[in-house]
Amino acid sequence: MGRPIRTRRQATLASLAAELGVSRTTVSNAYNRPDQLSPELRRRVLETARRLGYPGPDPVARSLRTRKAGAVGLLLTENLSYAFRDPAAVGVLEGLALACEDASVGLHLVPASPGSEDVAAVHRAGVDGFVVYSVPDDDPHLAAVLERPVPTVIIDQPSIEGIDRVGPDDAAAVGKIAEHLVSLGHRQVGVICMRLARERNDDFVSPARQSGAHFHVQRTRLEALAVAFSAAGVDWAGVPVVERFDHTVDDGASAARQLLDAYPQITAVICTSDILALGAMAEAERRGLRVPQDLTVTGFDGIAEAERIGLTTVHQPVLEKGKVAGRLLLGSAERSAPKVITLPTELRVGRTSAPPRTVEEPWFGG
Amino acid sequence: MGRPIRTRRQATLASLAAELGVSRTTVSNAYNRPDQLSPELRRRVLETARRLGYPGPDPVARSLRTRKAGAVGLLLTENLSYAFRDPAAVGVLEGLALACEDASVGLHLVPASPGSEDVAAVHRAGVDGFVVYSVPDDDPHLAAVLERPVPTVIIDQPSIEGIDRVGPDDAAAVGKIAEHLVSLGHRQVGVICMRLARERNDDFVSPARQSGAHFHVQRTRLEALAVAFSAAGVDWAGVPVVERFDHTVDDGASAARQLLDAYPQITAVICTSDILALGAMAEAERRGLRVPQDLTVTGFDGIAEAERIGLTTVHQPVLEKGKVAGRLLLGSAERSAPKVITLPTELRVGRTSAPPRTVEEPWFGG
DNA sequence: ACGCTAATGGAAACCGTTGTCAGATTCACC
DNA sequence: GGTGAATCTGACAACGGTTTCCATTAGCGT
Repeated sequence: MGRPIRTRRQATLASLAAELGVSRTTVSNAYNRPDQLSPELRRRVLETARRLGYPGPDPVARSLRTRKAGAVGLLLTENLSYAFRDPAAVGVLEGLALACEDASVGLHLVPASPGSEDVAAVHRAGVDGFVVYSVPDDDPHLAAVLERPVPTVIIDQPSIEGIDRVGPDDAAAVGKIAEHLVSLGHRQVGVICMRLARERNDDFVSPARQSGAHFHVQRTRLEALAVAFSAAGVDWAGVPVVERFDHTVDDGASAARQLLDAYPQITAVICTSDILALGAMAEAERRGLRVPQDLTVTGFDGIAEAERIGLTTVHQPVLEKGKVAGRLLLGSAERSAPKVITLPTELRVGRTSAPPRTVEEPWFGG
Repeated sequence: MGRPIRTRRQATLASLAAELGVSRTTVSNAYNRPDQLSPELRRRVLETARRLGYPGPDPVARSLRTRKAGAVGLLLTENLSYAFRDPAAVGVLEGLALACEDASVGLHLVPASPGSEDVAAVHRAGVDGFVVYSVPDDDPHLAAVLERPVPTVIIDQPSIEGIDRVGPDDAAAVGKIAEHLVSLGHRQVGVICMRLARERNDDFVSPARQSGAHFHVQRTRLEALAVAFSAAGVDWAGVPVVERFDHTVDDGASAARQLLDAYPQITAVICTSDILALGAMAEAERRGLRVPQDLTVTGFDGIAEAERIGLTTVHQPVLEKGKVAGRLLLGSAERSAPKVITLPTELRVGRTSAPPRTVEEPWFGG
């Protein structure tokens, strides 16, 4: 349709060589191995290139031959834009970007919508390796990545035998939260967690769904809570857990509403992320509940906004997580044994946790 | 060094064809044109592929042949990680990511450090087009991008003849701010702006540097301010402008300090971004200046945090900016004439602007 | 002059696919 | 059994480079 914009065939290394009356090798060397030809000839090649509008060796052809794409792929099964919404995700991305920058390597964001089974994008990505960030263990995109003959590093989840992984010690981290709450005297608690499977369930979570969760991190956190509270004499089966598919402040709020509507006696809401916790705080305010006097709220991640408002949470070094993952991937050439790196976490007690409003049975151990 | 991890040669389309006793074409068709061969044969091909661990056609080789990389490059001359620090930049990125997602195309972040002259990364990027976000007009990476024979869209700056561009009408937008301040009665103003050139200058800006700024957007904004205030009878040459190379809240604060230390009589600080304005607010508080009673502060961009604290600013649709740029690039096949898209802006008067503390000459026009 | 070494440029194979086009096979049907 | 249509298949030429291995030439000491 219409007249073609570029009528002239694009210049190529071969055409340039022909124009100059030298071999392709020589032109190639002019770009890649300046020491292999005389400065004079090199100058002439480069100048002719400029004159002909030759932009240098085609990156794709070069990649094919050298078997180096100069990029790492990032797979996160979420709308790509989500990665920019969640501060924790942004931190990971930033860290990863830093690592890539250091290595002069591009970062290729793979478009993979959560619902879609279309893994073509994974196959199409010309990359030297993949970083997979927080996907369910049954994700088809992940399967496609693992088929590719390139190194892979997984951040957070899932945990797969033989594949490098970097993430916090979720069980220990959540344990700190649980311990904190137990020692404050909380026995009537509720939980708000992120999605547990690829199918949406914005509702209470059955025990089966809990233990069969496809998101390793969420499952681990719930299990750790179960262990800790059971140890404190709480019947975990009686603890309500509300799930939200989308990870937004609003969803945190609606989850808190659902939770508190059904279980008004709850004294502490444990959220598996700060974002959800911020929502829970908002809902508490809406109900006229004072935090922490009437209700304790805890989060997870330690994002900036949480810190600002003094949320009790577990901080994990998200930037570091991305950076370490990138380094691990880019330096994976000389390793052979798969590596699992566990990052430190830190309980940050803020202004959103306190003893329950009605201390039924003080636990001063004597 | 050490024994090779994969001793077996990777399976290829050819080896798969050999194994099956069919031609390469047939195998290729099995992947790309299912209608070209019998379902039975196709099944057999795919199954053998699985058995041999063939991950499907090599993306790089395919790209070379089809001349489609399935990715768009993003160039921003900043530490890549910067893009994740500035909410306005994140918005643009998110919009761009959305557009890419819609088109099932990857987003390739090109590593280009601001100081570096090394444009190899641009040459190495296997992409079908570039989006360039806010770089100086003399950036070598930009020059490298323009040499590449692929479509390019520039966001914000610079403005280059013949290249698609999307951005706000900076002059008009800044005009609204200026008009607002003038009508409030401000005549003694100071300006804090972002970097004007690739060389660092964390100091006051000379008129020459102002008019010779290599960042089109900043230059336009300063010029618009000059025009507006001159029209109001203010001698622009006497208006102090402080520049900061890095775009952080802290730099905004230090700039405000420098400005107010030297010109304590100033009644309004005009910042060319919200981030800088947030810093100015912090500095005002540190000095015990009440905003807006003692000092008016304005920003630019309309980021969420600014909105939250009621900053007077000009809002521009950053997400839209990225999305439009992406669509423009991905749909650029059928166009021929270069396009320039101007996005709407909106003055948002908040709680940080008010008449000057000492109204020297009320301007009630009568 | 002569042989040796180092510098320089070239020929050809290869990287893994896709696309075109012509030939082969199958099939239904007269 | 012949015929044309429909369906598959295979040979071959790109795609645009890089790299290994040689051939040639030039420089140099004696």
